[in-house]
Amino acid sequence: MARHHVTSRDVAERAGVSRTTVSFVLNDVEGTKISDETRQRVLAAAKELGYVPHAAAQVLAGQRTRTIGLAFPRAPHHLPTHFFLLQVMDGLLRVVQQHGLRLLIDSPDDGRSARSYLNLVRAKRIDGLIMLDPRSDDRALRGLAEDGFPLVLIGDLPGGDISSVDVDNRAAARNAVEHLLSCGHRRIACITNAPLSSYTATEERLLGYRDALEAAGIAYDDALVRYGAYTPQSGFNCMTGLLNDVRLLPTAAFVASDVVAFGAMSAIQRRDLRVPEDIALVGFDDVPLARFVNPALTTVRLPATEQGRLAGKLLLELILNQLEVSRRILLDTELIVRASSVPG
Amino acid sequence: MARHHVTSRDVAERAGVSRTTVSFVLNDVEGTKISDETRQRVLAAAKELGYVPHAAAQVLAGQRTRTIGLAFPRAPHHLPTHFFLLQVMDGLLRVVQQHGLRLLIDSPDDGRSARSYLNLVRAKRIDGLIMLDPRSDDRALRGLAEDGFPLVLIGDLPGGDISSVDVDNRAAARNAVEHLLSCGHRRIACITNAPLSSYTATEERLLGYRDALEAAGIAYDDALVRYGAYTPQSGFNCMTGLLNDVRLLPTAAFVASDVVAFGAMSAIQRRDLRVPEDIALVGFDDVPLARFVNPALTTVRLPATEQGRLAGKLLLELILNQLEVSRRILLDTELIVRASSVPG
DNA sequence: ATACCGTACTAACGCGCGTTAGTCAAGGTT
DNA sequence: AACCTTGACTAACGCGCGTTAGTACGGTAT
Repeated sequence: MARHHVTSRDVAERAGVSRTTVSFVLNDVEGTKISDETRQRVLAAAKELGYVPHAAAQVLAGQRTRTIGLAFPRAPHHLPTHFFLLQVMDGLLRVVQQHGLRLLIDSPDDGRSARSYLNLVRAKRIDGLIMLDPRSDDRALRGLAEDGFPLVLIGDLPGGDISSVDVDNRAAARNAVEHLLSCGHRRIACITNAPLSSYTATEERLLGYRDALEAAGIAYDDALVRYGAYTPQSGFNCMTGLLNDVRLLPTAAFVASDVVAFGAMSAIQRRDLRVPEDIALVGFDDVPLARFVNPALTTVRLPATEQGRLAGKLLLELILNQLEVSRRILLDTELIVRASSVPG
Repeated sequence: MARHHVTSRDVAERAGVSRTTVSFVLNDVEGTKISDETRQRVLAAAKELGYVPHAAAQVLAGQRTRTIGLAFPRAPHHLPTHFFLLQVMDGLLRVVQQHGLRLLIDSPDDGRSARSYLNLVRAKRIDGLIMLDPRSDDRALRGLAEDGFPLVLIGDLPGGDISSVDVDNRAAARNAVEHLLSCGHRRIACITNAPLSSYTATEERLLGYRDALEAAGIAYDDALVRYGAYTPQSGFNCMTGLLNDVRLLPTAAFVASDVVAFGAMSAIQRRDLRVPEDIALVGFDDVPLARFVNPALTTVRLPATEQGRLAGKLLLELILNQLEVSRRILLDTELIVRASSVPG
């Protein structure tokens, strides 16, 4: 079977009409008069032949690609526990499928060449782009937006004027740390979700931590801050480092990522210390496993799926309505208190 | 900026040559004589204009799309904890990037219309397809393979003759249960990773469980088998069900998915029972968090990343070499014994 | 009988590219 | 002097589609 791709010409011949008519019928073109009988003939012929328009030809002939891109930086070892990506995809895929779109993934190494998404745009492969965790030093991204290319960020890029769906990381982190403070903790460590690179979220969460301390009149201590790197192992290592220095020994830790927090929790328990009695723990993200670990993890719930869904809808508006106004959506977070911060 | 897409004609004019020459130079076409001086002029012109070939036009004129598809069924609530997908993507993205390919995601609802991937193929949008967890009742998939369309499965489709990268689920499960038996357990429950649908892995793992029991001369008890559904919550519920019936009370459980096992573990601990002293637990997958939970989870390590990588390479061979022989790769699994099955 | 109009269709172009089948001049052979 | 080569290019076609600018024709209005 399937030797020769069935083209609209084949359909036309079979229906005894011109290719133009086939196109008019199949695309339901407004303002064209086609007799009902002819229309049925064309429809029947198309069905019988199993006609599927050649995507590339459709695109070339000056239509939309009906494809959107999802770009995310790929830091080493990040992907295998990238819950956030999964949840975003979950929300996004729903929108994409609903509108008959296709999703093209672009995930460059987190190196210099981190702009392969540009090629997608330049080669006209996608109608719009959703960018996860944009780098603040990404100039090309701002250029794209200025050129009016449909672009939605999940995360933030300060200073630009780009549509985005984000949360207030700083306030959320502050709130989480204030919870620990209200439990009476004074020596509170911080383990970040990632190295202080060019991603803003990490920095914002760290700032929120400092905000809370400052408001409580507690001096910021550099030695209590450790830099995780996406993985549980990194959290394990950071926490082990903290535990090794007895002078530091915190009574609580704010970990800016649940996945990293799982590692930290493990490190504590390996030392036969208890969570939360010896060290209380608060995470960030509320990944689906947070309530099932032992003890259940107190954390900041992020509306990840919703971010994906909204980013998709927003992008669609940008693509269709050509509305050049950029819209920034800020979603709410919620502190979910569980057993890792308050003793049962 | 960027008003008019820069075409090869623009490059040709700027370099003072024909479009054909531009194409020859940029594509390094064998067997064409282009003077080095001309070549440099073309290269310079292309660079200066920022020329990027129009993807759709290339596809239409040439043959390759330089895009491959990744399809996976999307069961409700599965995606947010779909570690396996992430790891497969991790491996696959590496290959894809290395070869300058693009990845198109297709994830239909797990309903009847689960064959939207067919449209990708028919519309000539992809050169090849990788299918995660194929449904055994998917006739179209076999049809594709028979037509010689490059197709690689991750998971298995019995009876067909399709290239695949898989593990021996049955043997792995049996091995896991034998480990519990060797620890002296006789009443061993089983919680599956998913409902007994049309996915073979679930069934295989259940068969492995039965194999082990049978070999040990233990009668199979239907009441000890519960059906999870991808999520930790489902594991929690299944285990709660087991614990509620005192007559059943197992001393160990084989859970055919780490994620589900996390939920089961949580259910046990909520009852103030201990793992492994009261109930020993073995999972399946060795997700990156398995060693960081409390207690660390004994589990079957799956080479998920490697499956993704190999599937990519295999697909590439099918696309390039046109080798019509289908290859089935079976990778090894490994039982990783941790604290959830053997008391520290 | 002529002009006019709406209905039902179609010829032909262009999207941007890869590629085949050339052209043309310069030098080499018999 | 007539006939190949060979090197360096180019004209032109076709990929499959959407779409613009028509054509043909039966039926009214003048």
